[in-house]
Amino acid sequence: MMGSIVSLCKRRGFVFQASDIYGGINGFWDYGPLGVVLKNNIRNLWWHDMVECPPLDKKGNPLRILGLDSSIIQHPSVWEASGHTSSFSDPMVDCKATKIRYRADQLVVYVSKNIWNNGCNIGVITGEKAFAFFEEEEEKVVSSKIKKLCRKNVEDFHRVLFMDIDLSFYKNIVAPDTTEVGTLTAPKAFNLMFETRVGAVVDEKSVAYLRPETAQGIFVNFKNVLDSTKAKIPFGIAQIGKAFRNEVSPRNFIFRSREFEQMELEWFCHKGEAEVWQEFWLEQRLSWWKNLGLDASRINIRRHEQEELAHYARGGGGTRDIEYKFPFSGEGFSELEGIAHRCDYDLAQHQRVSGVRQEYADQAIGAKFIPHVIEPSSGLTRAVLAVLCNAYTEDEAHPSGFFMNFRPQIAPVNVAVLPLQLHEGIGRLAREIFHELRKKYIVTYEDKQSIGKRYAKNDEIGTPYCVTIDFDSLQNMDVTIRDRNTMKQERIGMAYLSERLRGLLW
RNA sequence: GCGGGUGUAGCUCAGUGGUAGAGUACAACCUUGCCAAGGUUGGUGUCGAGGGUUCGAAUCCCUUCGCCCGCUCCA
Repeated sequence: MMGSIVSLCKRRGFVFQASDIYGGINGFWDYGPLGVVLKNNIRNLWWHDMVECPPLDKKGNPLRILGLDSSIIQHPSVWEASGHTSSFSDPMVDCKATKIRYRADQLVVYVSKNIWNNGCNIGVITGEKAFAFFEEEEEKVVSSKIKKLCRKNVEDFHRVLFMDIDLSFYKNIVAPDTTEVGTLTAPKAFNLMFETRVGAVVDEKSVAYLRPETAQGIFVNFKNVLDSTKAKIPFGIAQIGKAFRNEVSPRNFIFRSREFEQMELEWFCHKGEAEVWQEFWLEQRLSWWKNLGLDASRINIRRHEQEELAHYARGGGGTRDIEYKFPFSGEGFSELEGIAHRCDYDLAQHQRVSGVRQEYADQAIGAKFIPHVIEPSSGLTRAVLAVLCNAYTEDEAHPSGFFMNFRPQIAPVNVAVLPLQLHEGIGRLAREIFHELRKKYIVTYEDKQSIGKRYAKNDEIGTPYCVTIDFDSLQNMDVTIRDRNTMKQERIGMAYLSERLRGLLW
């Protein structure tokens, strides 16, 4: 089924492989004529429901949420404060036997002097063993293991940094927690941030990063927004934008890509109210996803285990994921949105690193404090994929064998205007209707091919309604509206058409 | 990153060393007129890319890129 969706996306112009004519580039995707509209529609729905018309609080008053569009490239210190730079710049090696992962810069290797003095190439040929340990391992442990495994004294070995060992020699190395050689993988750099340079002069100071999440753009603007809007806690700042992660293995079509789009809200509140707000947002967001058209039966809520929580979420109310059952999810579900309690981690970090106070002065209680944050963070591009997967409906009654059951509000085409045949009078009337409707809806006009093929095509791209003009239309000034899902047609006077469509579409 | 599979027309795919194929789609015309209708004609290819073997490569070998599946990873 996933294959059918990917194929449909290419054939009809939803999603293309990026740089297709050059063989593609792994983890990047382009949105075609229909895809960009679908994505925009979903984005607009989120923005409308979160910023323009946010939910009501328990007293019935609208929440205050302010919009933001921050820069993709920020000062490098932003990522140091957030923890992105340090936690992901370390090369890691895996032990294939024990599945234990080591930081390559924390390992040392004992290499026989005989080999080391002649360059490791000799070792590669003779197969002589070397031994890796944590750099802080006790000497007793080192010498006894070496003695046990090759009956030599530790004095016969050079202590070498693992990072200085040539990759070709890895097959001779006994990993710290095994007695066999050759179980270590090549070091993998785990910095998921894309690096770039700012300015004409290339030196160490010019290094900058494409943002790996949009959230930090909100945190570093917390004071700006607060000062310029006089917002009072609790309030939120929302942002939609691109983020970039140099994923180890992009997978599953657009689900995990290296360039993607996030829709994030940072909700600032009192520490004591954080857990209540987290529950509130979980409910709100759940109903938003259902309103998007996703089947409730395919949605799941998952609470993160304590040990898998991100550094910023430990100690708070934890993180809840809203998950969706994609075709590739197997028995499980895959993440659409995380609703994390980030505590005061981010603002406190930025206050510490920048030296600029990030406190909120609450005059009601006469106290200054750094607010806690509830973050509903979802993937727009994942939303597109979920909508595509959820809409794909097989049905033999339809001429195409399936149809895309988009909610009419987010369908890339609202209405197709179809003259039944190439006839001057019908064509003229159909074009009049087309010109009238296109002022209000996303409308296409199609007069090529048989009517059956046009219906089939519109089923495939998920057009909810087809307006057909036939010979009777010329006399009665009426048209038929065909419902995509039921394929049933309703005859309606032209004068009521726009009104009727409004009722159907909104 | 590891293992397996795969890449041929816009799409779905056939093609095991000897002229590049089918269906569908597309364009034109005829016929028809409400759920992928029929007929005639026509255009369509860096056979993923690069290199090698060969008189000759879509086909065999090497390298590489993309995609799919399973691990791994996913602050």
